[in-house]
Amino acid sequence: MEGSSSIDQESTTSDSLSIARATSSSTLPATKTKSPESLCRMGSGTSVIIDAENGVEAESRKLPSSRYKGVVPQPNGRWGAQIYEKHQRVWLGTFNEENEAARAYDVAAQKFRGRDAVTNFKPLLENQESDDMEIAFLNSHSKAEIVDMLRKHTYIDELEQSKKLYGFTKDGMLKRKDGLISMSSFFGNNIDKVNNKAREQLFEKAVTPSDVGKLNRLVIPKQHAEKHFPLQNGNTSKGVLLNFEDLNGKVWRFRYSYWNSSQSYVLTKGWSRFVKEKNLKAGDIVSFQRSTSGDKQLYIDFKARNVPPTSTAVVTNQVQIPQVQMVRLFGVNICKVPATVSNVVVIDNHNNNNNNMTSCSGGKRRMEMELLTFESCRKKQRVIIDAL
DNA sequence: CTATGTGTTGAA
DNA sequence: TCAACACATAGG
Repeated sequence: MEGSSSIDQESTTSDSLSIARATSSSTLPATKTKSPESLCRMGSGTSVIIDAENGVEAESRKLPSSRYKGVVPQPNGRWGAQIYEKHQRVWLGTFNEENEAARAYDVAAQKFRGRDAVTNFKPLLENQESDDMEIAFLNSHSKAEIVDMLRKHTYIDELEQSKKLYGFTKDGMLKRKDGLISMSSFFGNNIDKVNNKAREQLFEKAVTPSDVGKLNRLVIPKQHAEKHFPLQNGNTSKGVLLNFEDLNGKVWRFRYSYWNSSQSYVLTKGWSRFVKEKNLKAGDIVSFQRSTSGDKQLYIDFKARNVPPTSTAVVTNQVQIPQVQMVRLFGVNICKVPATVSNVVVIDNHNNNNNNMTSCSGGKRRMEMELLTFESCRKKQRVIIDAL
């Protein structure tokens, strides 16, 4: 699906090639000029393809292993890219060409492990400008965003677009050429992204029971839909995919379309997942924002129905732990510890850790673990509220 | 139905 | 950390 053009580059950006050469994907066992690498890999595996000068190719329904790091074969002949971090695999997508997957890995490696990362191609050739641009680009996006771009095969495009739009200054800052906006510190993690990036509030909606029910869709009030998410005629029926980033840096992708039957605009595919993960309940408020800068990044967040009863002694019939009130205000978890330490307000900064893995479909475990404490805390709070 | 990418394992 | 492998399941 898709792909092609984009990542295929490795030539577009001036040099960069070097090692890349040779490649030409698949097959070339015979002429193994490259020597060392060819016979590597197959790790735990087994059989391997007994090279075989001639066509015999040793059968073995084993998939052909890749000579590239982070690249794994897919049953359909395509190639997957993955990188590991914190004992977890981060899937980088699937690609038609082995070297595309390898490039995707390289990009991720740069993002995840820094410039010294071992990569398939780029030894980070000092191509100055262009390379600096890419580094700046990587630094100005969260890991989740980069991963998402890789999976969608839009990394190259976005990088190129960024190069056009931004200038690069030696102090490691990305700066718009028009001088209007400047952000993203060099090694800036997404604190920048998450907290500092200028964004405008588009609208909010208190979700209805059906919005969080089994219909798996969110109705967007027509006025807001037409104002902020206009659909081109051709797309009304089929809809479009919109990416929204939450305050954890996680990117949520929803199908957005217009339903003639109900004459309403809706978010469909992907929405139920959001509801589930955020534990949205009827009455909760979802908020949509958009970056005011050039990228027009969309954001989504939510807040619980009504702010938990602050003053009124929260029912603690259950001898719970010290009653800690937790309010999640658009991504920032705020704990208010009643007595003891008087009014200490703790702001949860867990989302400043530059991580934010997990993209749409899976791998949520890790995120869940990280958020567990706070989420569970919040849920407990909600339970209490609902019990009232 | 197929392709994706997750669960899992053994090796390093 | 890593890739191999099996296969659940997302997605069309």
